[in-house]
Amino acid sequence: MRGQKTNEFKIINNKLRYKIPNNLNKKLSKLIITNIVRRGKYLILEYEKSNFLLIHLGMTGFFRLSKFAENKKHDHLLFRYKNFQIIYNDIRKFGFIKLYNQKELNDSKHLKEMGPEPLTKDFNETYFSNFSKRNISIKSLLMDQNFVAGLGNIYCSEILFEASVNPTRQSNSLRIDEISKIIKYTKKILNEAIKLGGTTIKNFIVSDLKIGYFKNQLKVYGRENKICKKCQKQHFIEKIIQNGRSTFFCKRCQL
DNA sequence: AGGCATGTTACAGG
DNA sequence: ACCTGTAACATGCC
Repeated sequence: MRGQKTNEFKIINNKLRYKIPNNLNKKLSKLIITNIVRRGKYLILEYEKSNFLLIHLGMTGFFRLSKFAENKKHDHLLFRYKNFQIIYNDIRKFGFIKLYNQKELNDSKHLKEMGPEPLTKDFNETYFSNFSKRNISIKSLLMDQNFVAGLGNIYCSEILFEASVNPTRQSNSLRIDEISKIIKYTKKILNEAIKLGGTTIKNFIVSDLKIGYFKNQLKVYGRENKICKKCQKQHFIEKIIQNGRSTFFCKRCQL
């Protein structure tokens, strides 16, 4: 899409978390996409003349490439280019697509307070210690996009398992060596997962697309009542609910 | 068969 | 101001 002009935006179903703006054609169809960037879990398409599409995939949003004009169940928006089309599909409608100019984008509630990217030097021990003095569990802290950008439910369980930190620990009770390990394994797990194309839990969602093979590397997520891969045969993985989200961990390995 | 869980976020209310 | 629970939705699994 980068460097190309979208010939037409066809809104198939505007109902997402927020309505898809109905002036996409008027505002963008003459303009070239100059750049495409990611920030946290957001995708940003940059157009000429200070126009930006801020996109979030929610739980089940995805894009597919199609050579033909086709219309499948849960399709929402079609970007038509000269020789192909890109279609946004979202089963649960938790994703969204918003149109902003530069200032609106930077001031938006979505990006304004967002924490550092986990794979940069900004996510370090000093930063962590200063911002973890809160009365919430370490699992909730890692999930907070304003603390660190981009971590989701699956990776938070995986990170704390590798770091040997109990997900129910209060974030303000962590020792520096524990903080160091959490940071180290955040970077390690993310890098590994990216290499393998991410994690696909329910592949029916993307049945005609490539799935994320990090699923095969998961050490705790989804392994309730199974034998812990670290302490081997001695303890079973437990599942608990924290802030409405499932967490998996080993009581023996994670203190 | 129906209740519950699923990769997220925003907001109401304590 | 901080924290938790819940709703938004469609689908698949016990």
